[in-house]
Amino acid sequence: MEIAAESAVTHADKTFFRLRKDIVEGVIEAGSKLSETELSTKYDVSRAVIREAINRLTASHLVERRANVGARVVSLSPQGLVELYQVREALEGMAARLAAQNMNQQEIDDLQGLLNDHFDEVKDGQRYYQEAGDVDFHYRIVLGSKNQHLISVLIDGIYHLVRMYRVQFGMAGPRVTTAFDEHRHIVQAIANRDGELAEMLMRRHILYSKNNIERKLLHTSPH
Amino acid sequence: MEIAAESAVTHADKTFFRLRKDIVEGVIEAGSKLSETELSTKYDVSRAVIREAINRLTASHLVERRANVGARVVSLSPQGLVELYQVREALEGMAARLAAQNMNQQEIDDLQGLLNDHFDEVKDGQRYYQEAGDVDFHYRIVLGSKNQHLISVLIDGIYHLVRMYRVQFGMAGPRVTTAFDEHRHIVQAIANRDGELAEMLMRRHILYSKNNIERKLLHTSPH
DNA sequence: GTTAACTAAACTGTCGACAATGTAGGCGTG
DNA sequence: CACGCCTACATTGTCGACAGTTTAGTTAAC
Repeated sequence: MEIAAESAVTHADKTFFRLRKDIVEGVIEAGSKLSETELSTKYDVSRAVIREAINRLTASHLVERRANVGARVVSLSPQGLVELYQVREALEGMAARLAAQNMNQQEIDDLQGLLNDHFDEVKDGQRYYQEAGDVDFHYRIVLGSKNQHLISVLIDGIYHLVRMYRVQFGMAGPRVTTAFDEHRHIVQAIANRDGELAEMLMRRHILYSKNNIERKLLHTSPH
Repeated sequence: MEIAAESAVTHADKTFFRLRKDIVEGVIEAGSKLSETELSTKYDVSRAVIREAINRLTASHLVERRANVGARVVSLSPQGLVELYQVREALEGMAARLAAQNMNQQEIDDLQGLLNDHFDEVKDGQRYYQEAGDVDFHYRIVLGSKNQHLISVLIDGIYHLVRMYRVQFGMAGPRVTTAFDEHRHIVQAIANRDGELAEMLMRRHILYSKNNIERKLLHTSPH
């Protein structure tokens, strides 16, 4: 699932990844306080390591920190989700535009291949698609932009928050076949080297996805 | 110049701001190594404080770090500048769109007022405009988006890098009156609550600005 | 009973020392 | 002379202890 297996060489790295996982998956509750001493005993490392991990989480917008008070896991809210998707729309739209310029033929072919695999899955009625497949698709386009800023802001930052919303608000649902068609059109535009269209389609795709999630939010109790 | 004077309560805060200033303004050379021990004696704080400051700079993309090796100030390159402006275009375009939705009448009036002040300056032929005025204009629109992610990514991150490029490649130059007209049109679109147009105009504005800077880069030796 | 000042506990911020890792220079070998 | 190994040094990573700040609880005054 991870494109390039993130290699954790230092203790702070490992602790950062563990903490992030626990936060994204809700093992550590959204909005809860992160006590440095408590975590340091729990993960069996010194407070300095915990502090560094927390600082990195703060940079990813998964944690908020106040001087002399402490760090809390961010709280999730419909408002926050909307804002997140607005940023996603802007950045991934640009990523699609740049991908149409900068992906080489091999990468485009691979993307087509990925799509075909998805098609088989959708045909077989597998639910599996949504999570891993969707993530993979978006990753490739972002990486295809070849824009280092775009890549790091999305992959190191925003995507983890998106996944946190998905997991904790329990989105798995449908929109599978619809989303598949949207993906197909985006790849088509990229293959045609039409950046303008690719951006437009990607923005629509994310907008629809947002609306879909929002709709669910109103039907399930946001808790 | 700073919208809200950033209040540094802790030593790490102050050191972070001092370091950031020195990096952006080139006092610490782009691409140079940041030695923890050296900085800790120079700024007269412990290494722990320096480490925290460096970590935050890493989050702002002003510094790059490799485990067990150390941190370096980022290197500036035409390529990097282009990528930066692509991200800016996407994010500030979205900011303008949202500002048209979310700014209240008072904020729009103030923005108009700011523009009038600029007009007087431009009329008097002041060069002053470009730096402070331009920054102020863009800040207000970003803040007007009321989108917390957008605000922090741009203001805490990207803008400092932009300024670093401006300072170190020595951009001061013209484009004053032209840019002024572009600003005027953007405000007009926001006042009309036309988010679509505001986004388009902002994107053009930034694109022109990028082209202008790129043109200069080819004429001055980038060193 | 309510408010305010004080006190103590718990937590974060900072420090100096030690451990682990990377780096450069010298040495020997082919 | 070139290459690789080994040693000594410099730098980053990690730790435990202390200092400073916030917070909650208690007491006293009105």
